[in-house]
Amino acid sequence: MARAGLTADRLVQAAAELADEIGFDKVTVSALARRFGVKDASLYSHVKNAQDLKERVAMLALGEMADLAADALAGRAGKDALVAFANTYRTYAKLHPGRYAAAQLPLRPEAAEASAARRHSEMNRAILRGYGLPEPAQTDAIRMLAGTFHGYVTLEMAGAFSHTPRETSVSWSRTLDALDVTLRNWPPE
Amino acid sequence: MARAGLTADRLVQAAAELADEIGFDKVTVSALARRFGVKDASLYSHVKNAQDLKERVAMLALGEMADLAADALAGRAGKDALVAFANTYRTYAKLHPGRYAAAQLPLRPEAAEASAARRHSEMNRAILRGYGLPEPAQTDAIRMLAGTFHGYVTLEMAGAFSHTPRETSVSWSRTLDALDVTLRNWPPE
DNA sequence: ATTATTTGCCTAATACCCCTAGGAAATCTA
DNA sequence: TAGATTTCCTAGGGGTATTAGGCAAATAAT
Repeated sequence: MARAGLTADRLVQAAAELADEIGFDKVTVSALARRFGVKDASLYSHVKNAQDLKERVAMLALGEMADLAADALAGRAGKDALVAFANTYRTYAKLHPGRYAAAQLPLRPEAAEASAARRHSEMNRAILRGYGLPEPAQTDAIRMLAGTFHGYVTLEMAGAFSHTPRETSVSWSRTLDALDVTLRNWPPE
Repeated sequence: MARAGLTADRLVQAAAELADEIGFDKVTVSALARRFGVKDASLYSHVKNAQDLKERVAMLALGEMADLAADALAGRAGKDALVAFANTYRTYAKLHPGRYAAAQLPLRPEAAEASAARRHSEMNRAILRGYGLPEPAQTDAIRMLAGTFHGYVTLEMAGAFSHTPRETSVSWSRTLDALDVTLRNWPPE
């Protein structure tokens, strides 16, 4: 009997694809095993359990997003960088909704440490540097930025904006314009 | 044999409490049945299925938040209204994390119609009126507001801000200050 | 090339969870 | 109080997560 050639990496990769196809919450050990034409139990030699599998998908997504964002950021500064960075996330979410959802998974502290989370916040800070905000305003602004990007993309994907005719991409651009203005006029105190 | 006195409302109420205690994703028909000392099958006379139960919790949460927001908004305008409104959501999320998560559940169009979703966007618009933004800027601003509130609260709850010592409540206040500035200086075009 | 060893996948079994069908008892109605 | 209704139960089918233990295939050692 020929083997299926499973490895942890191939499982995670396939799970990520599955997530984009059917939704991250529907990614299950069984479904993944089915996709490989293999019994459920066979996956447990490569992956600790379902939680572990999901965390690995999350880390894959975080890494991919960090890579893309780093590329987008290269050679840009100021509003240019802000827009490029923001669009990276939004585009990734549209292209890979399952992976994006995975990236939202609350990671255990240890897993978070091993993830690309740090790179993300580094990049956030790099963008902010262009605006010359002193600490602690910088931290406040980073949190606002992260929240706005994430919230907008999440709500848009959930269809929360679909009741109003206005093109969501346009609102997104205006939101980025507004954020740029905000950062340039960050309130003192 | 005495009856447990189940009704759809009591089930939904209990499910909401359960969600706040153990997390919305862990709310299950079985767990709920256990809480009432009843067999799983008994719940199906009151609730169509697990999905239905979850949707009802979502609608309960949306309604509660709308009520609270409406109260908070009463008699306020401008930045005052903005802050009161935003704090309603954030406070609710902290007090009722499970319900807040439930409110994020993508509802089927029909369920969404019956929900308090419309009240929420009405209130968003009411706040914006104070800033005198013309359409379509108003729609763009609403989307930005909703995204920022939701994103910030979600990330904060997920612990995404806990690696930096700065108090998240302070960053939240500064974010609201910044939003106020943004709305007063909404970029033209 | 034959053993020995590791590794990959399987069978079997347990424990939950979701849900349907049909029955009996508690409660309401006439 | 007889009948109708509602509430909850038993039984049972199907899906997912996970562990334990076994055989066979790929790999390493002799």
